Amino acid sequence: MINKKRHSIKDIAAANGVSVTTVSFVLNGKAKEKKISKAVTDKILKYIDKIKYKPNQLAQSLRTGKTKIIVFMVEDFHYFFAKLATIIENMAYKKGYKVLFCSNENKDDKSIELINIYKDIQIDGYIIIPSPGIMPKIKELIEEGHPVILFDRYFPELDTNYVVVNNKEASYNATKHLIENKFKNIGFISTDVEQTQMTDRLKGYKEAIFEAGLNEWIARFSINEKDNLSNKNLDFNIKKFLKQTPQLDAIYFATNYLAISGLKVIKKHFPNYLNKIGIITFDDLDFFEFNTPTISAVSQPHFEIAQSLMNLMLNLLNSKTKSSSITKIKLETELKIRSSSQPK
Amino acid sequence: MINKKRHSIKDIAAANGVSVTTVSFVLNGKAKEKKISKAVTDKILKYIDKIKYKPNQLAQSLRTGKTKIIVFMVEDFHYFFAKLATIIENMAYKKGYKVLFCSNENKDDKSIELINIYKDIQIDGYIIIPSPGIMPKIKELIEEGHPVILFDRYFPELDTNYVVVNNKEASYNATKHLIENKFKNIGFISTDVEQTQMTDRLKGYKEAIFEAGLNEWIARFSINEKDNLSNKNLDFNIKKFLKQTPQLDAIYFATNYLAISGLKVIKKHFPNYLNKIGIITFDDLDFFEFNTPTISAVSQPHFEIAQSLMNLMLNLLNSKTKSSSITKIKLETELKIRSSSQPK
DNA sequence: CTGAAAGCGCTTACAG
DNA sequence: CTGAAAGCGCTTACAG
Repeated sequence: MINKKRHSIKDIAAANGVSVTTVSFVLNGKAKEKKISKAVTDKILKYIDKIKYKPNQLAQSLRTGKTKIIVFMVEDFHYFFAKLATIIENMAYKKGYKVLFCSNENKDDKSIELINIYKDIQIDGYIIIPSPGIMPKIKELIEEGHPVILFDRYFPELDTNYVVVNNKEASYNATKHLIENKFKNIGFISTDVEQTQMTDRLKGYKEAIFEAGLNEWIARFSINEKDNLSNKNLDFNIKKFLKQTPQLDAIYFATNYLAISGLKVIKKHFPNYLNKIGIITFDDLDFFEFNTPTISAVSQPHFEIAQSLMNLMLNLLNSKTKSSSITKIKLETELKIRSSSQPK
Repeated sequence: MINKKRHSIKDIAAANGVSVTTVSFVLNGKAKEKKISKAVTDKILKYIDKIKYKPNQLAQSLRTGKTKIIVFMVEDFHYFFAKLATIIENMAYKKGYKVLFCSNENKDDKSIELINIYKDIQIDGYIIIPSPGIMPKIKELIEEGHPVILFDRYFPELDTNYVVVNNKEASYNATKHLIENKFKNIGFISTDVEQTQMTDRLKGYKEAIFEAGLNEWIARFSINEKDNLSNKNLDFNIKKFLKQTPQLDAIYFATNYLAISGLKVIKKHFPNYLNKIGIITFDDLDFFEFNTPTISAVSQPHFEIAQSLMNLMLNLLNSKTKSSSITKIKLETELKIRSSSQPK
C-alpha cells in the first residue's frame, strides 16, 4: 500500500507546537470548555482544515468503545428491505453512522450468530426484525445496555422499543372490504409462524369474519426453506388447499410472497379463478399495480417506518442518560383497492 | 452498560502465569513457529476455550490496519441486489468478514463520499458497481493498494479486476431470437448512460439488426431520479416513443426497470399491443414468469456472479503478495424464452 | 490556559 | 522456549 501516511494528532501537535491534548480538545469541540485560547484554537482548526485531517475511527473506537456503526437486520433482502434500505442508509450516513445490513432468514441460529459477531465488534445500535425464538438474546442485548429497536414484529412479553404497523386493524379492514363486496367464503392463507405480525393479521381476519357471521377458511403453511418466489413446496400446498376448498369465492393472503405463490398457482391451475374470485393481500408490491388483474393490497408506509426507526435510533444513541423510557410505535397502513377485490 | 467485563489477553496471561506475548502467539496460531512448548500452548488453548475469549477486533484492527470488513456497493437495493446479497453475506461471514452493503444510486458524488468514508475506517476490500464517472476514484483506490473488484460494468480504459456478463453476445442473441420469430421492426429502449453494460447491449442489438438488414429503432432515455418502479418521467417518455413509432412490432428493453415501465405503459395506453408485439428484456425478474403474457428475458447468473465476486475478493485478501495479476471474468447469461417473444 | 502521561487491547521486533 | 516493551492513534483525568 503506497502510504501517503495519514496525519495523526501527534503530527498536528508537533506542527503547531502544542500538545496532543490541546489538539484533541479542539478537534472534539471542547476548546471553549477547556479554555483553549482562541488564537491556538483557530490555528489548529485552520491547520486540520488545510491538511484535511480525518481522525482514525479505529483508534477512536478502541478508546471510546463506540464504532459509529448500526446494525439493520432483516428477514431477507427482498421487497420490504429494498424500500427501507436507502432511506435508512441516507439518514445514517448523514449523521456519521455506517449501517451493517444483514439478513437472519428468520432463523434463530443465524440471528444469534450475527448478534454475537456484532457484539464482538462493538456495534453501537441494533435495529432488528426478530426471528421467532430470539427473545432471550434480545433481552440480553438490552440488559447489556445496547440500544435495540425491533420492527415489523415484536415480543409482547418483552418491554422494548419497536416500530410496527397496525396489522390487526388493517387485516380487519381488508377482510371487511371483501365482505362488503359480497364475498361469502373468504380464505385466509398464511404461514404457521407464531409471530405478532402474522397472528395479528389472523386476528383481524377472524374478527371481521365472526362479525359478519361467515365461515372461516384458514390455511397456514410452514415456510421452511423460503427461497422467496420459487417455493415449490408452498406452491404445492396452496394448490392443494384451493383444490380441497372449492367453496372459496375470495382469498386473503397474509403476506406478499404468499400472494405471489398463490397467483402463480391460480394462473397455472385455476385460470378461471382470476375473474371469479376476490383477491387481496397484505404488503403491497410494485407489480400488483399492473398485474392483470391489478391486485388489492394493504400497503405499508415504508418511508414512515424507515424514518421512525432511524429517528428513534439516533435519539437512543445521543441520549447519554440510559433513559429507561421505551418507545412503541404503531404506524397506519393503507388499503389500496384495485380490481382484484371488486364484486364479481 | 452492565459490564461483565470482557476478557483481555492480559487477563489470560495473568491467569496462566505467562506473558501476553506468549498468549498472543498461541492465539494467532504461531505457537509452533515461535516454539512455545506444547504444555503451555495446550494450557492456554484450554483456558481461552473455557472463558470463551474473543479478541477485541477493534484493537486488532488498530494494530494491524485490517478491519475484516468488505464493502459491497451497488446501484440500488432492488432485484439484482437482493439476489446477490444473501450469497455474498453468507460467504463472507463464513470467512470472518463483515459486509457493508451500500448504494451509490449510480451517482458519482455519493460514490466518492462513501468511498472516502470507507477509506477512513480502513475497509479491507471493495466490490463496486461503479457509477459513470468514478474511474479516477477507483484508480486511486487501486493505486493505494486496496483490493478492488468492479462488477456489472467496468471501465475499459482501466486495467482492473471485474466480473460482468456477456452483455453484447446476450443482446445479439435476444435480438436475433426476435428476428427469427419474424419481427421486422424491433425497437430498442435503453438509457442514455454511457456505461459498458448498456453500450454493449446496444452493440449486440445493432449487430443483429444490421446482419438481418432491418431498420434500427433506438430510444435512449435519461434516468435522473430513478425511484425505481414509479418513474413518471420514464413512463411518459416510453409512451411518447411508442406513440411516435407505430411501426414497431417488437420491443427489446435493455434492462428490467425499463421493461416494467414499458409494460405499465402498454397495459394502460396500448392494451392491444400485448398480443400484437413481441417483447423481450434484459435482466429477468421473478414476476416476468407469471405476468400475462409471460415475458421473455435474458437471465443473469446471480449465483455465479456472487460466488465469483466473493471468491475473487477472498483471494485478493489472502494473498500477502501484492499480486499484480488482474482477473477479468465474463459470465454467460441465459435467454429465457417465454410467450411474449413468440411469433404473433 | 496547556501538557505529560496513562490506557483502550492488541501485535511483533528484539533480547535473552 | 519466553518476556519486556514499543506502538497503532486516540481520549481524558490529573497536574500545574
